[in-house]
Amino acid sequence: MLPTDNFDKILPEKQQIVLNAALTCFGRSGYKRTAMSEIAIGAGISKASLFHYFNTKKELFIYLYRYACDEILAEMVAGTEDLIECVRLGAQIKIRVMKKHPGMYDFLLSLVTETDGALLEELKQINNGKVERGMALLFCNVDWSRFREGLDRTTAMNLLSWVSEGCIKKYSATKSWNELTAEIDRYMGIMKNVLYKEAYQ
Amino acid sequence: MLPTDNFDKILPEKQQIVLNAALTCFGRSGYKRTAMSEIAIGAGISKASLFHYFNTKKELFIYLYRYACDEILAEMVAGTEDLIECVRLGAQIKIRVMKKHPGMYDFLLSLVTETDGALLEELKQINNGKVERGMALLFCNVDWSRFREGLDRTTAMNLLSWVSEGCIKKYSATKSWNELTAEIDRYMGIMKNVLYKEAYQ
DNA sequence: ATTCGTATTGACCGCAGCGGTTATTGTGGT
DNA sequence: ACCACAATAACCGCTGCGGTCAATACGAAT
Repeated sequence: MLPTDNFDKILPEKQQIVLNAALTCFGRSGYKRTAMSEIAIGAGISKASLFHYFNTKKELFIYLYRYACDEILAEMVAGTEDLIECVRLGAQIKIRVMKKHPGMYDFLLSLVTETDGALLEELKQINNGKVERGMALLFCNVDWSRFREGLDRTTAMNLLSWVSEGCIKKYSATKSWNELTAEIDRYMGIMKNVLYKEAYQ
Repeated sequence: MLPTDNFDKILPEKQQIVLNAALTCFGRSGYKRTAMSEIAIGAGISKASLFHYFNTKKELFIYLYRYACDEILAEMVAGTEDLIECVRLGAQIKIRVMKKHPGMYDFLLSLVTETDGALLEELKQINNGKVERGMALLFCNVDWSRFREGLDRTTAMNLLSWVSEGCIKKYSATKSWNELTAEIDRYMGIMKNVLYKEAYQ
């Protein structure tokens, strides 16, 4: 019997509920500080059921990570020559992921501050740089000569990602995704004036 | 005997060490999830000493909040007509506070996600809107007509605060405050081109 | 050197809440 | 009526918490 055999057998809708509850809890509090009972309550099942699906807490966490990487990679696309377009694409990817899995984005972000060394080692073996390579794909075609004189790549990238992230953070609580998409487009339009030479605006 | 009589009597330098350790821990993990032993280790004292200074965990937390509000209010100044100048001023206030108390900023930020209702009630009574009024003071003189046509107040304010926050977050880990100040000035200069009418650049 | 007041702490306590188990109880198919 | 299995309430040993206290370390006064 495979480790997560019991989980694979239950209804897909229920799987999503459990996964989303787990992503939310782990994303909010990290690995150690999240209690299995908390996840169970969030998913509307008993703690015993949760342990029936996943034999240990660590097994669930690893499963989540593998799942999250797969979902993100499935959304990845190649970027264009237009950096602002790429940032917008990146934001849309995040939005699609958040629509399906509220909490997955925070879950992945929380890994940055994860302190359990042994756990991180296991995660590294699973991902093996795949997501990073996917991200690079988004920005590999950018034509950096479109920027105004004196504006270096790092500065431009920082500005765009801060604005994009700020926008997402502001709207992700409301979950009105269409509004968020429109707002990002609007803000990116403004940034285009600041960053690009007139010929490319 | 006053609640924090024992703490008031120790050397000010030691006070700062204890306060900074407590701010850092509470800011990172929130009220409930922070252990008094963790703070004690961070301050290089025994847990028993910490309980000698502050009778209970809650008493320490309340003391910290009162202290943080006082420190922030002491730094507050009135703003000018120039919004970008005001944002820069605000950033400088934050930097001064962070220089003296690494962790105080995160401590205050963490209150947003605090869940203990009874605790929040007590805090509200202490602050009583004083900090909010101080913040309003920073922006009460802004001349909003300096912005380009079609750029509303909220959009401008969002852009500037996202950039300012992004910059602070990026550099606050390094603690090279002079560099951070220079970077904020640089980014604000760029934003001036985007947001202001040419006459005000 | 001895005393004494106090700052400091190691060791401890009762308890809450954790990860994980198990015996029991539904429940749908035949 | 039976069975196979999904689901859970109740439980277990243990860790780590907030908080206590008796013992110690230490500086000042004599």
